[in-house]
Amino acid sequence: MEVDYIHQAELLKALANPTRLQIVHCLLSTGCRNVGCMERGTGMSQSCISQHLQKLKAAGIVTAERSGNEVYYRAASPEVARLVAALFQEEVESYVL
Amino acid sequence: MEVDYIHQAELLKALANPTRLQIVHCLLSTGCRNVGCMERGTGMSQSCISQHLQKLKAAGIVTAERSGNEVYYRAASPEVARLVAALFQEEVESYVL
DNA sequence: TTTATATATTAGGATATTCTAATAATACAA
DNA sequence: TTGTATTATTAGAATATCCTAATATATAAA
Repeated sequence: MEVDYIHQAELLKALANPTRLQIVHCLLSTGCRNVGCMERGTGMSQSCISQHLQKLKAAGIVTAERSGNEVYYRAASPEVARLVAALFQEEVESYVL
Repeated sequence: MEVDYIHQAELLKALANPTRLQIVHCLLSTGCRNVGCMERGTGMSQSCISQHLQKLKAAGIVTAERSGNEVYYRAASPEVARLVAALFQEEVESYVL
């Protein structure tokens, strides 16, 4: 029954921002994977998106993989997908992992 | 496909604090319903718990019902329960709604 | 009414978050 | 090398969050 509320709250906090939430949701629900795509989707600056992605990565929500001079991001785990699916009341099966 | 990221991020933000998360989890997983019980469970001050409860109420996460000079809090919806269950990887069926 | 118990509100300092602007780093192409 | 595209980092101002301390409110009991 021991639950780490501090750790789980940090996970939520990393998701608890409209831009970061949109980034992760797009990652899961569409093929949007690199910074440029996210810039266009959110209307935020490159620097801003990059900083948000570093936070998501630090929180273990996304992983990064460089390919040429682009970097491709993905959701880090099915647990993240299930959490996001519960939030938006969607089916995990509809997500691209 | 239109998603309100601002609204959903606010919901997450309201949950994204160790004390508030513990309050909501205890609400769902045990019979802990009033401020005094939460004070003992979290070790936080009465004022602090009360302020957190007002935030949770404002975010639509809990509801309050006065009975005598105590106030009983409950999770506001099954959606909240499903979100918390996904976070802790528990079964919603094990929760007390 | 007075007192006690339970909960809510307010004020304010310490700390954290979020954005923009500027700059750096990385990879590829000419 | 030089230039171009993509992504990362840093600095800093504006704003938000979180706690404590003090005070207020609500109900019940004496």
